[in-house]
Amino acid sequence: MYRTHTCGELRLADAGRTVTLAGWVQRIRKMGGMSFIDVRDRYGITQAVTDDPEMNAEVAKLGREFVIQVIGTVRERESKNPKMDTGDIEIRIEKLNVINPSVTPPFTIEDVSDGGDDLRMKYRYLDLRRNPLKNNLILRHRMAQEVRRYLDAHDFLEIETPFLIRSTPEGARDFVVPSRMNPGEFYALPQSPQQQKQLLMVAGFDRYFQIVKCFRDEDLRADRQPEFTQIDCEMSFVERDDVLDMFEGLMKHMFEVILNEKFEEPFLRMSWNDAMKFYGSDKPDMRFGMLLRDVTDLLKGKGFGVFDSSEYVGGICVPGCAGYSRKQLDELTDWVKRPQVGAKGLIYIKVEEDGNIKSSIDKYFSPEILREVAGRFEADKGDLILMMSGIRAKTLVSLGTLRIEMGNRLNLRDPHKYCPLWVVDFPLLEWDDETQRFYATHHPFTAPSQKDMEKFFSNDKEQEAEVSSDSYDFVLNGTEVGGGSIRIHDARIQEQMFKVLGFSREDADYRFGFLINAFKYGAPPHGGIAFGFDRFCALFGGQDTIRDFIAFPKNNMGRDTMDDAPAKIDDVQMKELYLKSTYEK
RNA sequence: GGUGCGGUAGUUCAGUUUGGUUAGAAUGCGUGCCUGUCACGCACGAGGUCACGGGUCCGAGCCCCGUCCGCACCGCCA
Repeated sequence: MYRTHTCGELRLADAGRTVTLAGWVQRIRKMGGMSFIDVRDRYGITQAVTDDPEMNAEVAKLGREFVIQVIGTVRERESKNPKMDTGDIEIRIEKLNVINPSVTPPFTIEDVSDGGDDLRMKYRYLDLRRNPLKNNLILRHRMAQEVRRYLDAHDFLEIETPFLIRSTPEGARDFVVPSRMNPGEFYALPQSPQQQKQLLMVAGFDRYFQIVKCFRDEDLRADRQPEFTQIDCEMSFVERDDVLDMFEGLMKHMFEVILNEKFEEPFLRMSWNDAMKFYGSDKPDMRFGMLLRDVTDLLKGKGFGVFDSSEYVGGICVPGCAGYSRKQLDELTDWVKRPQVGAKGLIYIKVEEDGNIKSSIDKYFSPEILREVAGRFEADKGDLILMMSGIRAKTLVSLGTLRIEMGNRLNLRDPHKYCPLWVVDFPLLEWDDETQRFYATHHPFTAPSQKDMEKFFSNDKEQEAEVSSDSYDFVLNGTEVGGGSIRIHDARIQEQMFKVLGFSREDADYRFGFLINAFKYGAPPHGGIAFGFDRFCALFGGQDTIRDFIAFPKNNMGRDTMDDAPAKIDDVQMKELYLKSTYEK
């Protein structure tokens, strides 16, 4: 038997027992006549001690991360360590076995490691020995279990769908798998099991879910991996609010069980239009105010050329920042002018502590007008109003980005405060100038809003652009955690959808024929949602990056630095797959 | 595809502004001392292709050009 106990469980009550522990050497402290070993496993750290000269010599041979076995007696410590769960006791070593030695690890295996991201990624199996990462994966496990418990209790069936499917070119790039038995043909890995789960609804499975890997061949970010995990769900015989209510329940369950946070009130529901108008984002961070205000009517047409030529003038009111120096404002102006934000410039109005108003545009506007603008922002003394102007849609987004930045600078984005939100009524369609056609904002099976059906069937581009959809996103602290929609189950609406998107019947059949065909056999009304499980875990763990909630993530370039995938395959494999050669970049 | 920041002991970084003798610190590692440590302490020691290639210069870790790699972001992500 390798061990009788784990390194996290022995307490004062166990004193006197003879035990066997097994684990990794966290640290050795040699004090001349006596030695201490901190033995670590998944469950904790227990101190082993000896003052025997022979045993001291044995201990001296150990190194960090050796796997050892300690047989000895539990005893009360002479000097206790209240910081450790096992800090009241220690093991007096009677026998010490080296199960497996270790080379010196390239970084310290401690809560705050000295290793950089790159190095820790390369030695991920060592990094995972550290508490922060270990605890993240434990959190992830608990969350997955709770999701299953809740959905199972609500009659959802977990059904697996295939990973090798047909490529559907709308949307993200597919990862592609060549078929050996079908020369020149390829599978795609699912970007999500969208069609399959809708087919499960046709099959009558009513309530389906799956915690499932999805694959998208797009550039990575701190919160985007090429393979990621979704909580994928679909329900039949539901309208939008049925879906929202069900999954609001799931979210509340998760908050309560995992974070001990109770939400008595229903989650806020906000239209996409309002989200853009007041937050400059389709995923507003509701942890702080600083709402966008439209002041076009007050400032346009008053003789200031920049505003007169703008579709929109608006801004945010930053509390307590009227004291910003010229240098700070210049720096902020440079910041918003970066291509990532894309603003032309930044105009400020300071409402100073004495009530005076100072502005970069006070040459052009009377104090009365500026005071009226400040009133629109409900600015208090000491506040700083930051404004931009330009094309409405673009300026709103730039202001939204600025709002988040100011929220960061003022520490208004506490990672342990949670403000959930449903954003609803997204536009059904997005016009793409380059290809001169509409794309589905969500996907081509999303149902148009009932109220916009007339516009949807108008065959008029301007009216079509205004159609909203029966879709929804679950937003938590400025992050899109989930999204879904009510699907089209009416063949007539689906046909119109393909028409609006510019697909011929042949196109549609080629891409989605199996789904269209299935819908002829009695498709129930249905809708669903999918949550980004990695992001969900990261948010519950109070962090921005999903990488530390995935056991073996990829780096910025989609590379696994541990096994160095992707890699070339040999000519035999290439030939079997009927692949000729790679294109050199 | 683009923008920004970075690459110097095993590791994390300083040194680059103003080019100049032998490139530093901390930590880790090794050796010795130390009987109550738990961020142990003290002493000594080893440890460097300054990412790579080219250029400027009497002289380059430092300046210039290119490449590679990492991170964050924009585009992209139905």
